[in-house]
Amino acid sequence: MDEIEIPDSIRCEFEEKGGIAGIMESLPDDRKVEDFVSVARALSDPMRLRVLFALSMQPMCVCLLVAMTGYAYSKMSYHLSVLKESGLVCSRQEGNYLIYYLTDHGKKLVEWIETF
Amino acid sequence: MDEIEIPDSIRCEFEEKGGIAGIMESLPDDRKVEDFVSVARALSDPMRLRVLFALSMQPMCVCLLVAMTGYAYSKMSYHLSVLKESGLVCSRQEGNYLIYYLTDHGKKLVEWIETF
DNA sequence: CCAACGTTTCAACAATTTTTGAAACAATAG
DNA sequence: CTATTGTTTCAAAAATTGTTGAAACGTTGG
Repeated sequence: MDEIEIPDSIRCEFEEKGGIAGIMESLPDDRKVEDFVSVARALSDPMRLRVLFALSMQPMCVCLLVAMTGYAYSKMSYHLSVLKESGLVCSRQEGNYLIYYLTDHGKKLVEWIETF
Repeated sequence: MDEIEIPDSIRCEFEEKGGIAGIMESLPDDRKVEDFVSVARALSDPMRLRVLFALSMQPMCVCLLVAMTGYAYSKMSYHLSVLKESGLVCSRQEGNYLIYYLTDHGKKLVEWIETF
């Protein structure tokens, strides 16, 4: 197997690690990768990141987030759905209002980002 | 200012925090947001995440990453450039080979992801 | 019941990101 | 110098993501 030419400076270390197969086995499994990627995607937009931080200060209805950002409802709704699908936020209904707030996962993540 | 209707359950806490203006002031500044978003974008692809982890095990030439992933050179090169632009990896030339490895920032990030 | 309000959904469109394959480049070997 | 090898760059095409405005939905108040 593993019959590629690679420079000496990495060959030895590489073979000790079991070559391609060895390295690939030590990689995080697909589920972990997909979960993390979904979170990373959710965080990869400036406004979504700000919304996440705003919600870490307190739960908010959509109208508040709309007022804060100047976004249209439909736009905010889209971004909230991305955050929701990644498991970082969830919502509860209160009368006419939908109140968004961080999940435990979301809270942990914000703390974690703050130490970064 | 702040003349929007918001539900009672959040109004009080919201006003204590200084309303919209107060919340917005406590948000991370634009530079921090942009930096973090650039890293999040780099991590928001499964193969880039795997490459990052692979490089955390040892430096590798592009040909090794190509062999590991089955990607075309040009494709791998593109993804490496995304990782490079976000400051997570860098490269050194060794003869004909380009060896990619994690920056300090990249190493710190991988450790940080592992605790997640 | 009806009207108003806060919100989501949808489809068309725009913008951005990713993939592809060919061509270019830089370093080495002959 | 030429040929080869490892890699990047580029432009065109494909895929994905984000935006927009209108319509629909669910809840409340009259």
